[in-house]
Amino acid sequence: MESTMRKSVLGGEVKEENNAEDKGCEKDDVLQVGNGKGDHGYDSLKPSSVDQKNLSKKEQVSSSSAEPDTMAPSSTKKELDDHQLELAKAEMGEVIEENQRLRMHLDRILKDYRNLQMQYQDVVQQEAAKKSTSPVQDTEEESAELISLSLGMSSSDPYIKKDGSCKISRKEKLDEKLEKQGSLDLGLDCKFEVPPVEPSPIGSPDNSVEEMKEETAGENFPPHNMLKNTVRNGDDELSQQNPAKRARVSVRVRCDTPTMNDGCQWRKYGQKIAKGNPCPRAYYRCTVAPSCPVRKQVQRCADDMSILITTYEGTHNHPLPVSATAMASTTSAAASMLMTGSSTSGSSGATSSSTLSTTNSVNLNGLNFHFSDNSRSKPFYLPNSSLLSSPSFPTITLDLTSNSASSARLGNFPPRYSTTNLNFSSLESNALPISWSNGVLSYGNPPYNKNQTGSLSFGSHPQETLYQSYLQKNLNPTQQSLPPDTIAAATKAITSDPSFQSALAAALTSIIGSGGATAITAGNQTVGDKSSTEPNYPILSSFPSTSNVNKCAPSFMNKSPSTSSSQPASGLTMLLSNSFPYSTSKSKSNSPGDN
DNA sequence: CGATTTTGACCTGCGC
DNA sequence: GCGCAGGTCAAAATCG
Repeated sequence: MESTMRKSVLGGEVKEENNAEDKGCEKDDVLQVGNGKGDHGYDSLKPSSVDQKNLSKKEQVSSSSAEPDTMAPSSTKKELDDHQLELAKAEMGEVIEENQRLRMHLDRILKDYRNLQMQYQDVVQQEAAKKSTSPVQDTEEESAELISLSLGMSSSDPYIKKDGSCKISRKEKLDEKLEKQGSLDLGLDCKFEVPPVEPSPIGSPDNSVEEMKEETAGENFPPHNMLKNTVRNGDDELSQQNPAKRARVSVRVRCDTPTMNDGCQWRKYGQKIAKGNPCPRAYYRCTVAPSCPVRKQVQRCADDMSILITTYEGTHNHPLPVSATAMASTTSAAASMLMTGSSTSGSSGATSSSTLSTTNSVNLNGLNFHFSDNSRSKPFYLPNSSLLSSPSFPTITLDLTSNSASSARLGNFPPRYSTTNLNFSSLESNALPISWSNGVLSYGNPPYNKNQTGSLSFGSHPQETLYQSYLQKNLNPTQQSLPPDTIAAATKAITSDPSFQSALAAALTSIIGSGGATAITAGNQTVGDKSSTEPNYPILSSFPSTSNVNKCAPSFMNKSPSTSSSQPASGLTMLLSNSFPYSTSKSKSNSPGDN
């Protein structure tokens, strides 16, 4: 009885997984997988029906042996067992073969995808060349290209022209870069392309990436002994003339622990009660390197004490611990997006942040993105926090909370606020639907707004919309609703993109923090081994685990994976698990924070 | 004993 | 110029 139930349940899961897994493959494969061999899964690591059969047989045997032995002599039983064993072995072999076949299919699809991608890029280039005669329109359209999830990559990527046109396949080049470097360029490493309109007395005329990076590290955030003498003046100039360097990334996370474990080492250097929020604001300085200028502020949301708001500022000037790279890259990407948006999406079409005078709003998943003039805007105070109350620092908010109300609240700020909100909220759903479009990684909530040009969103939603953004942009821009087959096919293509994998892994890692213990999902089934005090994260990749108790993850990660069975198994597990060779690392200090 | 946290004082910018 | 608020400093306290 029990075994039967288990069998059917497992079979159901496997079936579902196969369906999702193989939508992009030939139907023959699906039939083969499920044909005649029970419900064994795609992955040989998963409990297969073979095991279940053995289980059932064993139970039958044991139960029969418990009863009066009227069945068969022991020798016959032994033969039966051997026979079953051989059968099981044979089936296992078939499963393995099947697995290999499917992998081959996957490789083939991957290749096809790359070919298609190259063709698409060619078309894009041709169109861009044609449209070069209408600069205004170009600027608007290409700005969308610029606001991208760079995940640590410079937005002033050499492969992107300054006029915004896509020189060559950025994705391809990104892939090449990744392959060469073996990893992302990580860190709170916001390299922005802010064309110098006004000559800067302190910066280099051309704001080259490296120089900007060094500037940001050296001038903007000098070591303490220099702060008093240098920063006061230097900051003012910087903030006025190159606000990009002061971009902040605020992360809202539902978290019960004092601080969010982002993998970095922080030292608290101050605490203050800010107006409008009874919760003290704690100031931390990065201590990974003595001269690291990165700082962060941690404060609880006044309205919802369970929400922790962490604001990062500055650029790490040192190699980051592996466990810290994810958050750093994500915040970097967010900051990059913010700054790129600020510098390219102004209503006037101006490319200089210093010339921005109006706000450009972008709606994503029901949220509004506000790219506004930061240098002249008034200080603002969030209803729930004053943490972002900086008149001169453009701030981007990554909302990882599940509180849709708070998200909406953030998203509905008047445009004058220099805040950009990214909604990572998910929450009512366990799924991590994914869409990847034109540099946009979205776990987004439909309706996917076509206006969005740069986003990193984690939200709740029907999986039907997962790939719309990609498909809209890359496959059929005019088609709003797509056949499941097309979506599934795109799934394969999208998820096999190394850059996507990396970005996704980074983003996901950042969400669960470095404390997200190894949680590998086989399909939707989390098989990560975690203690009872730690939630099982329905994450599709391997992440570092730490023993630091100061870990924190968004609440939506606490959902039981068992409830996510209705979500598609996109096959990301296998793909992603190879993307980030994380190693376990422990944060030396993760600052207890605000008391 | 070194590293980290706490906490009151101080500095700076901004609005009135 | 004054007051307020955000941010930082640095000595004392605490921790491992």
